Amino acid sequence: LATIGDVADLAGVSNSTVSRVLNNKEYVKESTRNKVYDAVEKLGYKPSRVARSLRVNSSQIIGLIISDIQNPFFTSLVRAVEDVAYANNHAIILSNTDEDPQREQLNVDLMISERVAGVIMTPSSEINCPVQKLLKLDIPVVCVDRQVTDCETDTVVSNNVASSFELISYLIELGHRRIGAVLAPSNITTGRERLEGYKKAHHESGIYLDTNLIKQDDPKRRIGYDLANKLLDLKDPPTAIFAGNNLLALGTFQAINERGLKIPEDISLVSFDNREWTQLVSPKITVVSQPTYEMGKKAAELVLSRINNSDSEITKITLESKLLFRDSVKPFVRNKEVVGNN
Amino acid sequence: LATIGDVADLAGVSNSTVSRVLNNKEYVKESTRNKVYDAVEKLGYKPSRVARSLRVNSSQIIGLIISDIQNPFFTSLVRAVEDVAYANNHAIILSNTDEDPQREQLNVDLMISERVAGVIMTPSSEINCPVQKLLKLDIPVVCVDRQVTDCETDTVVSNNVASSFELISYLIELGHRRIGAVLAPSNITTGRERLEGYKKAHHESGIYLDTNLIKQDDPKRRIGYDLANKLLDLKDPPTAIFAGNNLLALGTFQAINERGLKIPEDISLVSFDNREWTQLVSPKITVVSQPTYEMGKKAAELVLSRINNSDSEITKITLESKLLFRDSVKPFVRNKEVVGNN
DNA sequence: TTGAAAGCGCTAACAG
DNA sequence: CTGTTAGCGCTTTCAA
Repeated sequence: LATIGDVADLAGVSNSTVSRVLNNKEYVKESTRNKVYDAVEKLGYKPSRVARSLRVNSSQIIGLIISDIQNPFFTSLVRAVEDVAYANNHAIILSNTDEDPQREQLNVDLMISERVAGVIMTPSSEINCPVQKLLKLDIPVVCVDRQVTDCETDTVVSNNVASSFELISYLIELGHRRIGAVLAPSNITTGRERLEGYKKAHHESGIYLDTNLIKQDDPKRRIGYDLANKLLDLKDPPTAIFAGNNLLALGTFQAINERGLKIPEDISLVSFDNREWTQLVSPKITVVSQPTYEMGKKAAELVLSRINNSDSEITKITLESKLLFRDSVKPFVRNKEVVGNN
Repeated sequence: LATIGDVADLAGVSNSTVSRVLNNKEYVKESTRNKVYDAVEKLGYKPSRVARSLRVNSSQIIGLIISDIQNPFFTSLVRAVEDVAYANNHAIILSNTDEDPQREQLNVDLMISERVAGVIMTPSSEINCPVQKLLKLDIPVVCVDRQVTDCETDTVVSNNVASSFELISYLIELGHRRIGAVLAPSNITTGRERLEGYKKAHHESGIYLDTNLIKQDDPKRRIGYDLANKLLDLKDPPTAIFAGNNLLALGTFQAINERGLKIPEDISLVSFDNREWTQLVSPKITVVSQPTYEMGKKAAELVLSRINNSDSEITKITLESKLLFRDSVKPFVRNKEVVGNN
């Protein structure tokens, strides 16, 4: 594996000159420049990024810490980060936490050890998260999808409260009064905020909020299945269920189907995340479509700009989601009479 | 950010001693060891992997080059690689090629520049792929899902020919005689091998093989849609379609649905890859389920073992897939009479 | 059992 | 416009 010295020797110049032409620094005579390029070509020289990183005390790697790459929500986010990272000559180190704070901690330590230029992460909790540690070491961090409340950092989220509010208000307008909620826990931004929208919609419509209808736990498929079953087992079960993310929706969908309940005749279903399957099943599911690729893109741009200018102002970006009205909701009929105006 | 020297100073020992205890090398007095640990703790010292990498001339990073993380097939493969990498104290750099040889080349160069310890990749072509370059530089490579034919390297694949053969034979047994194929091109292992199984099934059943029924192009959803439409536009259209991977299946499924054709009454559908949606739609799709997680796991184990022992024998692992018989296939009725014995 | 010193490949003053 | 030199943080002989 050729080194910069090999190139220098072959080109008959010094290491610094090679370095200069390869980094487009200062003035180098045209002919010298060409000699260097020739040598680089001839040797198939690839600069060692690790040597460079050591010298300049920062790599060209962005750390990306997410909950689980197998969660489709993160998939396009990851792709977006990778796209802009590569366009800017950076690589990404990917790691999963499975919502486990300890694993998150280890991953953060890993990123520090690798001296990454910056980190993009979906914190597993709003407080006590290792974001602070990174910040203290002057490693730029941007939180995506979720925020942390106990320190200031760049953040990219979607407007969870508003979308959730809109979605639930829509159900209420259609006459639903008992709306079950299957959500992530409130120590995760998305769980807390989507619950907030849910509550707000009830409040503004003057509707009694039965807390038995609110179920929260880890946003995983199996959990969604269990929580939905609890809802369905209620003496006075909900006429509609709101699933807080795509995994929870999957579990909920399964629970409903296994009981032979028909959507939307027997029960309505709405959820967050416009995943493939939601438009492939019948009926198609009404969902909040989050701009996941866009979120990843913004996050990557943010972290890159902070890498280049560490003292710019803290930026919080909130992206708009879209409601996709499909076929999994039907007005709730009470006393053989349609209630609502939609 | 503390360095090894800071730790040494605080512990009152030399750099080398710190290095020794942190790497569990040779004998270090118990008391010294503890002093070092204390200092590490107190300073929150995280060894610089980049300095270490430079010194030992190899990082603890595994490069993972795939076609597209948004293709669900790769998602669990990536997760598996990450799981075993992390369990072995390695990180992964992820990059996508979109089946673009040029982007693949750039990604390989990147991995070289990062001096990764090894690379796991799904080559975009069976020949002329940059695997050789890596091998020449003594960087271990394992090919996964697809192989390269012009150089020797560790490989993990599933038994594509056999699975495809089995699947098509099943259709033939049920009376299907005109089976459309929507596949990846033959310069990709999976395209070539699945076509081979398709042909073999026809051959062994003595069935005429109409090449108009075979469509091959990039394994992308949009392409699957287009190819399926071409099949459906035929004067004598197929009674069943075989989609070569999950993306092609999605496009095919869409094309069929858009024409108002019913599966399996009007046309049968089978595909590779047991994706979520294939069991959520109705009818559920009959598929070949590949052990994707297992493939990633094996690949990661292979690359790690080669990193540790570069002169072990070349290993080719073929994993078994499973046929999942579901509801998207129905015997083909000819002249109002059921043909076949199933 | 420990320390001193060299050096991995690169960049960045500084000098010329 | 180009070369010399020092040093980033670590590991590894070699000596003690």
